[in-house]
Amino acid sequence: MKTKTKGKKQRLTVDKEAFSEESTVRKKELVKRLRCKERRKGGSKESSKSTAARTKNAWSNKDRQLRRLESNERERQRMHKLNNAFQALREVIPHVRAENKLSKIETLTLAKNYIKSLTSIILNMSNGHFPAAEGMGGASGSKLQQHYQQQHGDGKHEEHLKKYSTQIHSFTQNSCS
DNA sequence: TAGGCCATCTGGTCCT
DNA sequence: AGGACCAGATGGCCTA
Repeated sequence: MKTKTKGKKQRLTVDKEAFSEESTVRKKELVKRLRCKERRKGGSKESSKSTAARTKNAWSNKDRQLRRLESNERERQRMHKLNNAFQALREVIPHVRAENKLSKIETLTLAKNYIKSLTSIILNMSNGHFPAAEGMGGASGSKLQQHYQQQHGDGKHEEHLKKYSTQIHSFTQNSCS
């Protein structure tokens, strides 16, 4: 695991500040990027435009650029939300210190195994019997067990626990190096 | 320097 | 129609 102490990236992008700034600066920047993009494409795939794309062609350049900037901003916000969700997930996975930030793939993998191990612990402790759930019709416990068995079959509880603790161990080891 | 991870842009498609 | 979602491309930063 790598320790990530990234500073602010110097990106050639339209960030929030730039977006809120005077439109001339924004437009210049956008035009520059669009030209750059055109060069990259080199007129590769000019065919198969959707109806939506054709409609958009009818728009003025100015409108198109504006719409592009707006959807870029929305996409940025969406990705920020996604990243916040990842961060929230990192924070509920135990034994991982904040300064050793898990990558996204590590976060997902660890979370998956954490859930599996918690499920197995619950089933181990209760033997599939959930007194608390019975007041509510008793469905929750049996559903949990049913789902767990469908996913993993029987007798894998300890395997999951072992897998999870091994993974935790390896992440913390790597991040300490 | 290569490779991993990430943010951002972009255009296509899906959904409301 | 317009926003959300997705995946590919690109380029920056960091570590081994």
